[in-house]
Amino acid sequence: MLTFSEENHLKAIFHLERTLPNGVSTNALAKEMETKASSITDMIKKLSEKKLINYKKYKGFKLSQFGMETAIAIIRKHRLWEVFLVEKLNFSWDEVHEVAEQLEHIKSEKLTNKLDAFLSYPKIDPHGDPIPDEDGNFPKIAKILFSECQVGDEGTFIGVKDSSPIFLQFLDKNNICLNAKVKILQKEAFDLSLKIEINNNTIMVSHKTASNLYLQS
Amino acid sequence: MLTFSEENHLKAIFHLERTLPNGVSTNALAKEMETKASSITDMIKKLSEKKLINYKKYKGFKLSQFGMETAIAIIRKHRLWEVFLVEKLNFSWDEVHEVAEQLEHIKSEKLTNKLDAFLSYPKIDPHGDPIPDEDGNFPKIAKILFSECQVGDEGTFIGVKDSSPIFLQFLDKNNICLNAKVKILQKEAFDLSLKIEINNNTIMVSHKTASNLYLQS
DNA sequence: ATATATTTTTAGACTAGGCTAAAAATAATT
DNA sequence: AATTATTTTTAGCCTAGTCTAAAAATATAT
Ligand SMILES: [Mn+2]
Ligand SMILES: [Mn+2]
Ligand SMILES: [Mn+2]
Ligand SMILES: [Mn+2]
Repeated sequence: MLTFSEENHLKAIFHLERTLPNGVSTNALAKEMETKASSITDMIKKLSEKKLINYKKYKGFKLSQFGMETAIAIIRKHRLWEVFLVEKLNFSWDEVHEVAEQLEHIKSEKLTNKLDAFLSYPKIDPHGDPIPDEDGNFPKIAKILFSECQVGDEGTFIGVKDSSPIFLQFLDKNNICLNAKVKILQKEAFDLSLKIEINNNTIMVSHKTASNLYLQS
Repeated sequence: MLTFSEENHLKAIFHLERTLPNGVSTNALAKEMETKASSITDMIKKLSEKKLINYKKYKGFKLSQFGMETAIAIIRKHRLWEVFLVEKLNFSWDEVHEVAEQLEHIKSEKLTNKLDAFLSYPKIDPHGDPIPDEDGNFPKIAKILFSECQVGDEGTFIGVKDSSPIFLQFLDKNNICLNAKVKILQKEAFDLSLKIEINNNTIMVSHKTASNLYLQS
């Protein structure tokens, strides 16, 4: 049985591996977990002992198959609970992450799968992230950041990179909502800000904002 | 912010105070928590430090007003989640307690109150126990154990004292279900077993069983 | 190739929450 | 009232998970 801390570390390694496919470093994980490198070394030893990661001293680490399955199961729970909170309890998309951080650690496969059924097997969570099924499978959704788009690109706003309440509330305030139709009209060379058309409104978004919004073309 | 362990101790003290209204002893709580008296002394000091209980060395302890409110809030969450699991996710009444033991520690007042609303403000949980409202109020339901009844007594089976899976499954097997109409037909002097009529069936129940079933007359 | 900088690990400390064994306080019996 | 039994607390040890500071390994730059 894994502790909350072990589960949180696994999840963080999973997310880091997407940008660091050749292995995660102690410092990278320390930064992600907002903790110290020495604490990571200790935890990494525990996870390695439990066969959740492959680790060679000084050489970084990677999730094992077992660790990968475990991490995906936690992410599945996190995202299902987020859907529950939004769809059934009328939470807004900026309120759910914090609560889901707690709910993702509830240990009951039966609960997870019954919740999945109760929600009619949702495929994406309130932030556009894919929800793994019971077997851990989920599609890799093709998407690029607004900030990487070319002028003229069109598509649908289908997800956020940052899902902090402050960013999500900012999007709400600017009527930038999931599944909106988007067209990149102009890119300012000076500050990389974008002029976009979104749901027939024309607005400016900063580079920082653009680099946290995903477009599916 | 309380730890799981602190919350579990508070809950146990709350339940013990039902039968020990003049204060709970270290040993009584150790037995209830299936731990050692020395561990209880340590925990009691922490809870006292946090003003959750009133404690004088060697003299036992009692929940403070604040401790009482905190314990009731946890019990409210436990019972609401049990209702959710049965009503919405089709768990059976013997499966919910273990999962609710985890869910009761989720910290979000908003979640608790939205869940309450989603469930249409249920008054009792799947085992017949009353659910405190947002302000911590709940009715004291008048009920007596079958084992304390007299021959001829009639009423409704409205709750269980023991809610362990093994006991609940035993009740299921014998078609003893909540809200059944009951009449005490006979009491055997030898072993205190009862002959009862329940939903128009006549069955025998042992003293042990009878002392875990509540009747409302 | 050597010196310097960076990263990673180790060593030792601290807190929370358990434990056992012994001491101290209280309760029960003679 | 004194002795014995029980209950409660203390003292000291353990593990998990964090920290700081120092040592060791690796990477970078002369
Ligand atoms: Mn989230
Ligand atoms: Mn999400
Ligand atoms: Mn229960
Ligand atoms: Mn219950």
